[in-house]
Amino acid sequence: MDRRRVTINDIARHAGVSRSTVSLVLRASPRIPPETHDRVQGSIRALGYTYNRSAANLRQQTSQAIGLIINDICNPFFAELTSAVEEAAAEAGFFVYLVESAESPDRQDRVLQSMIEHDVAGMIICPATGTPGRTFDTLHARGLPICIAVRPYPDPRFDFAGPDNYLAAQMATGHLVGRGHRRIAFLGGEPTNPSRVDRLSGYFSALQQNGIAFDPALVVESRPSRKSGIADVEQVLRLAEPPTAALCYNDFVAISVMHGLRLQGLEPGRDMALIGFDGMPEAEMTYPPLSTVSLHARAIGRNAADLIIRRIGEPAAAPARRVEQPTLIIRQSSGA
Amino acid sequence: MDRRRVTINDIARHAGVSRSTVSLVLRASPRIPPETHDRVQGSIRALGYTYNRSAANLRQQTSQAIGLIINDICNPFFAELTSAVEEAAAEAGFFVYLVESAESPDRQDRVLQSMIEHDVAGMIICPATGTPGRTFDTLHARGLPICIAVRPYPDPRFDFAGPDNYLAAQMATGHLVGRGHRRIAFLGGEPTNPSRVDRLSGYFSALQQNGIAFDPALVVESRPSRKSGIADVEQVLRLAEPPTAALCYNDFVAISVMHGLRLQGLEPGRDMALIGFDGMPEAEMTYPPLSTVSLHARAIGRNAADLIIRRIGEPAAAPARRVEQPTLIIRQSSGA
DNA sequence: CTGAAAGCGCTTACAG
DNA sequence: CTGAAAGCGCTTACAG
Repeated sequence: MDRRRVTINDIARHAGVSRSTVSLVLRASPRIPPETHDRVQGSIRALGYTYNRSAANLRQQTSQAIGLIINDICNPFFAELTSAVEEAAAEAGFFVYLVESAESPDRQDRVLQSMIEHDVAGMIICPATGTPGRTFDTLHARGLPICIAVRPYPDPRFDFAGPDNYLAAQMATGHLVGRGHRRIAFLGGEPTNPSRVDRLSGYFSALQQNGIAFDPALVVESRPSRKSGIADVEQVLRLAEPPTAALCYNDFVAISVMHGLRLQGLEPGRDMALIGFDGMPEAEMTYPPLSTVSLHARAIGRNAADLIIRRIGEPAAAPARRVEQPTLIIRQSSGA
Repeated sequence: MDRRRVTINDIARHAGVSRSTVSLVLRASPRIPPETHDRVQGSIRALGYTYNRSAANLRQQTSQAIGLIINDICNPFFAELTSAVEEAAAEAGFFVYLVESAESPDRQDRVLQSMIEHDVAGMIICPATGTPGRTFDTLHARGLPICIAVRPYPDPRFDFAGPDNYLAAQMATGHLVGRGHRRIAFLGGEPTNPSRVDRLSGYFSALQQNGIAFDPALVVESRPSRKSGIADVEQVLRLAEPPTAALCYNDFVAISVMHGLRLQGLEPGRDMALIGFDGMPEAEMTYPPLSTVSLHARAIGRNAADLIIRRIGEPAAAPARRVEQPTLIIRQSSGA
């Protein structure tokens, strides 16, 4: 930075008016006559002035920043969610600080602190797995607008935007049962992950409704990744009576389960019916194309943005929950 | 926000010292004796004070914000890059404003303006396709630290971090030639995209080196997406003498080319050898697994972050270029 | 219609 | 070692 920043003082001097007048011109006040307006605008162009919104924010006690804390931007589900949040925020004149928590509650704490220091107007948080119940208490006490997203979080004080995991799992399980499967595995996900807890409940309930006994050997736990499904299927394939179908914790896992099946000489879709969760776009392009329950990541992102923007404008509004209904997408992997 | 923010004034009053002293305590000045320090820290805890970094930034004329402008966060290449930028920034005490330009130079202009208003310390820009040459001139004149990333941008005034597209395409083409192919298509990408221009040059040069005549009918242009490859292959399959192999503009395109081949009753890998660019993680899990040239998105992101952080600290340093060397990853899709 | 003054929350010479 | 004062770039009553 060679020369110092051009400020309204410079504009005022150049245009021969006071700082107040420049400020009023910037804010397009009707109290300013056209000639003054044009003269000041001319000086602004002549000097190459750029508004310093941070200074204005300090004075006005406002902020246009929305913090977004997600676990993993490289998961296409979160990428889509982020994109939708960013879009909705931009439309409303906000912009987003993006940070990854990498599922670490510690990192999440540090990030939270940093966001407050940087004076965000509010934040959207996808809680890291293992987030203690009181983590957001001081934020709430301070009146900071917060919207919990994606991960179910049993605290009615906060706005929430997420999918209906329970229903999603019921739909997926029901679909597989409808295709004649009785031994249906549930592959992947960490036991403490609340999304998984809900999906597992939906799975149980659908089994029960259909009079199918639950077999714990068919439920495999693992940290979900782009490869974890390989070991997940392998485990269940070793059973005396292996499953003929599987719900996978998410599409990520499902895609690697396909890979794992092939490593065992089996053909996904034919030798084992597969369905994932999330509805990420790449699921359409796998071979065979992957059945999935779309959770509508973009819609959830937009809901979260809408909720936080509303709360920033109306801090005392009653907390709202926006639960997005899932959609079953049947493709070849479940034998369509 | 019920009560107003707790400030250093409140701390000063509570601890019975002046604002200056509180400030010195916050910045851990050695001039403050332990007793005073502890007393002030006690008040900070008692009142639940949070540092207002925006105010400090205004006073100190600094900023910890790095703007990152990318085209599409839902492209896993950019997701990985973003993740790496965010990580490197956090390590150095910066945080990132993320914005998508969606390949629109207009939107990019608006975003640029907004980032300056919000007083970013510097920015990393993946220029939207079609960005006019003078877009960054005023930013540069103003001395704003800028790092151009990913897309080659022929302006030696700026720091640059990106892949070696030319070499990547040479490697990919050479590999296919080595496997006996003579009719090799180049599928997808927009003609004005500078990354594609470089990849095409590498492809030409490798053909030439191997004494293979260039056939323009084998080069297909299209806006790359998760589905665009379907139409791309279809077009080239209609030729009297169709290709036996294809370079795909990126992995996205390659995956949909696989899909397109199957729609024509052909088997990817066997009936047409395929290789992509980017090296995105999902390429390993396709069927057949996709050969690709890894451009090392994470490394590029980290390079970009390092460069911008260096420039923020040292505005007058000579512009640097960090060109990451690509890696050929051979899998079944090219007949390994 | 326009200007002088105070203040947002902080830091930083400068006194004492 | 600690306090009073000025100032970062802006906005906003309040005069005139």
